[in-house]
Amino acid sequence: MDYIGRLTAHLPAAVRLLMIKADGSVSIHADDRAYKPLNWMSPPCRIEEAPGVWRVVNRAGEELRITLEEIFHDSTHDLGIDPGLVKDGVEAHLQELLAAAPQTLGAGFTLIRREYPTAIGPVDLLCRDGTGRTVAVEVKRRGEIEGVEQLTRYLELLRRDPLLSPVDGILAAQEIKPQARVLAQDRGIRCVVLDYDALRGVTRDELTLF
Amino acid sequence: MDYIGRLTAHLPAAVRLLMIKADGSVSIHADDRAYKPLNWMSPPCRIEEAPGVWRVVNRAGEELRITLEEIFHDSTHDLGIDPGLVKDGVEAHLQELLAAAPQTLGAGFTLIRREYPTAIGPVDLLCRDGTGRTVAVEVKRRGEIEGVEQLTRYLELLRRDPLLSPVDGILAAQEIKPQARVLAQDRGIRCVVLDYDALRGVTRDELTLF
DNA sequence: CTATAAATGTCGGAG
DNA sequence: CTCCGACGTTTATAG
Repeated sequence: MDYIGRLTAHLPAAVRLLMIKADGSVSIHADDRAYKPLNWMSPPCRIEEAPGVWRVVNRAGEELRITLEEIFHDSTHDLGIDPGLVKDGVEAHLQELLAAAPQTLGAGFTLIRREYPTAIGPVDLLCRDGTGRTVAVEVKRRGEIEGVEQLTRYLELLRRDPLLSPVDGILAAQEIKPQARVLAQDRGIRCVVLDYDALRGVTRDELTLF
Repeated sequence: MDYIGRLTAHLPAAVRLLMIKADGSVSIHADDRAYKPLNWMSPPCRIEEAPGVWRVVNRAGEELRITLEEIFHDSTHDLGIDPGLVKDGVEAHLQELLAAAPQTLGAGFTLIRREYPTAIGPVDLLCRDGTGRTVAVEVKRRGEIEGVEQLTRYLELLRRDPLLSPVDGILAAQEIKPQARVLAQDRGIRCVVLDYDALRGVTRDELTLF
């Protein structure tokens, strides 16, 4: 196998699994590396078949060349359209739930807006606390150093706006890593640990009230 | 299929491809999404097989539960140990090329050293510009905000060294994202877009001269 | 289509 | 083992 594209890669001959999907993608698997193939071509792409040689190319001109020495097994199956995956507990859900129940962050908290825009990207939640101070909230599934850095950048920008300044910061996550907590404390950023199930319950109760 | 772990996910019944590798990993593929499975469990993990139900668990307590309704095809093959992949042309290459042709960054630029060590890690390139000022260069294939942050940390440290200070910063990448450019400008960091092929050409010419 | 941030990211290397 | 950065990141989403 040879790949010539964003990098060049070569794979010596060996017994491997080739998977060709209905979306046109091709992947070449060894018996390890979990689900990641040794090499692949993502759709949209096109397979040119010649005897013993496959050439897989995409629009960007990247190319996968596969030489078939021996076929031990070949099997084709119609899988149909997949009903799809339902995920729960990702960051977007947390943000929604928190936007619906900002008082989780502190007494008297109200939402100014979700995805408050700045020059370097949107702040997850912009709130006002019980005393009227502006609070920028970064929501994460897992609070790590990168989340603190992100919030720090937003705060720096937001604080330049005299209509918002002063601005406090909150990192809200289901789990906050010790290092992130230390860095946050050092920068005067408050950490709030979220309980997803409780939050979902609170929000449901809120909605049920009306 | 049900996954309970870092998130929860549910997959209704459908025809799918299950791949079980020698490393113990399990992946469940639909007929699209290139090489990424709908769900998976990475090694190390353990499969508990009961009639029609597989339970795949890992050490962290994450769990994949698979219900088998009907088996259309089942096939096992010994792939042996893979000779492995040879890659060429990734980011390390860019750094090499730039180290060989520092004038790409500006007239009169010379290299002090590659991988210049600091307390928080090595700076990709440390140079001197035409006027003798020190310049720290962060090399990336794609220049994003994280690259600007990384360089900012290095600059802060380097500027404390009276032998080096003052120190300028350059983010050099084949492609620089708009947001990264905004943040870099805000911090007085210069952005340089690299042309890989041209750089390779320049370096080849340089080498040919001697 | 581009730009951007999330991801069960994965993967490899250094400490 | 954890931390950290690269990845042909891939993927989904908003503009």
